[in-house]
Amino acid sequence: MNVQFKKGVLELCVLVIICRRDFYGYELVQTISSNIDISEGTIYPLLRRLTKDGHFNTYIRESGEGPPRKYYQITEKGKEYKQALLEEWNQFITGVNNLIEEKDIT
Amino acid sequence: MNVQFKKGVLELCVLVIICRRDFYGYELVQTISSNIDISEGTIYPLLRRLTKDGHFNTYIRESGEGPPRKYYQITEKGKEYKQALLEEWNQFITGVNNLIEEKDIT
DNA sequence: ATTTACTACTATATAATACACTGTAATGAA
DNA sequence: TTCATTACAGTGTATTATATAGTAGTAAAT
Repeated sequence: MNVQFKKGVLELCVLVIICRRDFYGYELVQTISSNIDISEGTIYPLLRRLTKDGHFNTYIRESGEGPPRKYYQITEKGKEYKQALLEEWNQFITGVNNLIEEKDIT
Repeated sequence: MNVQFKKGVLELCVLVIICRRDFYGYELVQTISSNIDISEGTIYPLLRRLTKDGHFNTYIRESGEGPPRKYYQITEKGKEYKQALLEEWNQFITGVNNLIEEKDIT
């Protein structure tokens, strides 16, 4: 898959998903990679950055089947950011589609 | 607009547009920037790279209202590349939409 | 005891776009 | 005639998100 397509969108995906409920990192990786080709080394730094910027809070829970899990919970700031990003994304996709989908007589 | 969204897609847009007919650089910038926020300094290097990789041929024409124009014409290789990129893009968008559009109870 | 699955994390490299330029040609206004 | 403006082509450096390729540690199964 084209590496460049993913730039920026992954952040939006992470925000949207964690906005629905709390996720721990590994779980998030599984969820996203079932739709998009990504690896853990891509998600963890992203979570770290978003947490550092106040978009997530975190807490630890025992798992019973492995090491303790670190859950990410979206903050108000995170929700606002998600909403803004989502709107930008929709506008962007609209623009791209306008360019790409004008009758291509190939 | 989020800078990162554009990564990689601009290349696809340029290929798709020039596949329809020959464009000169400045004209292409006008066309794309009416839908997406970009500047000349972004498009010219892209055209240069795609030409260097054999996806475009170029030729010069006088314009009558400014300096001569450099037209870009897509090659067979460019058409194939465009088609492959387009399919990847559609798959990618499908994956993103699956992640993003699952009922968001906000 | 060893392997396997689960979980968290990080350093370095890659690569596309942004920004801020340089420079030329034609045109119209002063 | 000179100057400003628009049309047009091009480039160097900085930024930044993701890929790659790891490290490391826990719990359960064999």
